[in-house]
Amino acid sequence: MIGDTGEAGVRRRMPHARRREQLLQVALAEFGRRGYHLTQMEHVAAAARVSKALLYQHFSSKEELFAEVTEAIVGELTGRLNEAVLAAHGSADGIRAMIRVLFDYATAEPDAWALVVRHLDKPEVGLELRELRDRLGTAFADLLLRRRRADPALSQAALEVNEHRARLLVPLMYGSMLSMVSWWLEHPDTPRERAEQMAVEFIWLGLDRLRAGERLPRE
Amino acid sequence: MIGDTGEAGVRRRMPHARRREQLLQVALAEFGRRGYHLTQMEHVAAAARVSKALLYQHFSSKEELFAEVTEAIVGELTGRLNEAVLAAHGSADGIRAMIRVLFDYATAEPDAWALVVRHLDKPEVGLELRELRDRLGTAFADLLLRRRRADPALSQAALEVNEHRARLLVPLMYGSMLSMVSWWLEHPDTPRERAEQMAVEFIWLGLDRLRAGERLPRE
DNA sequence: CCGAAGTAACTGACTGGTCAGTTACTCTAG
DNA sequence: CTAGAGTAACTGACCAGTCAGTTACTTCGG
Repeated sequence: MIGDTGEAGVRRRMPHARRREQLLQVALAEFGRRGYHLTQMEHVAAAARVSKALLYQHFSSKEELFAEVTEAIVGELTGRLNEAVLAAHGSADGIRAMIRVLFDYATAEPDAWALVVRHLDKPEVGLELRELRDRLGTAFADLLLRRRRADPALSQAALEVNEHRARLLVPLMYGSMLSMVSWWLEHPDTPRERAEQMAVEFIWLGLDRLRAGERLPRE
Repeated sequence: MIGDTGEAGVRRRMPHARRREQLLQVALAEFGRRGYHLTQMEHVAAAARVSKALLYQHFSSKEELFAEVTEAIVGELTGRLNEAVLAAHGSADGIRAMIRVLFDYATAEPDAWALVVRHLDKPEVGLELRELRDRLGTAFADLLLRRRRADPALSQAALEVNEHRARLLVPLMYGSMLSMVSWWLEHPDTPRERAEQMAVEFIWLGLDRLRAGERLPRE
């Protein structure tokens, strides 16, 4: 009870760095819930139990605040994905690992996830969140190609054809994963295990068969 | 100089209905390019070479205008998709048809397409564009299940298991299709034929193998 | 055919509210 | 007692929505 805590034991005065962290956290939640345009600096300040002016002592503009928030998310998520892919043994393994990372993240950080899917395709907010999409795309492509690049039996030309095909596969994998996670969040009655498994199988099978050169049969 | 044409022979005064159509068209373009929040009524009016006040004689609010625009898009697109699916013979055929519709639409109506992908996951604008996603989902599920529903050899129980699996497949198909179209729009050097074909094969193969009960092999 | 009366399309200039960003100040921990 | 954490109150720009009036077109009595 002694010291700088207000009622309910909430710390009122904080050192600069700690306050900054708290503000970022609160801003993430607000942006995630309402989206960029409907979130006012006032909202962020109020949610942090702080005045708007103080917020401006930490971040020079709304855009900067948003950029900082998204940067943290992008860094975190791509980091986890890369890690997962690197630890994986085969490509089925890699796919499962990536999907698991996405489900984990969406579950643990729903606001961050909402922010990501909401703003992924909007050029409007200065700092590009589309970057995330591209970085994810790169991670996917790497995963697809790692084994083949290491294969000495493949000629340079064959490898290039493969790269091109792989690049076309990226948006397909990418889109279906994100879409599945979003769908599952809105259908919590479906066991996560099933949703995850379905995604892994769908993507892996489509992928593997294509890699094997299988083609569409005429019906 | 005489009559109701301005310079360059552009008709200035129009009958109510025609003006309304023009305004909707212009609004679609503006919303598609800038997104809802960054589009001002002023912009729409200016693009139509008309005063803001006139715009308000046709649409009572910004939200209403937006709702009317999206409704038209949703109607058009779902109509085309249903038509395509109904005309298809098998499910591979149906998938190809749907993908073709999406590519056609995105090519022919880039602004409408931009509007759709941009606002698909935003609860913020009163009238739900998410409805489109759901309607599309329904169309997909129907496509997947049509044949099986008609199969008298399947028991009711087996059918229900299938329905459940099919519902899980919808977001996967849906997400990969939309994602592929968006990707292709940003990579115009890739021949549309290739992008389309890749999507068809990826989706159909994943689908077909799952239907056949194939499982993930251990690597 | 003509012109005045009527009407629908249209506009410029305004208002009220909102919100990013600022200023000038107070308070307290160390 | 002071630096820096904090705030209340303010400003200026912007923008959805309105209103009082103007202009182009139609109609109809003569």
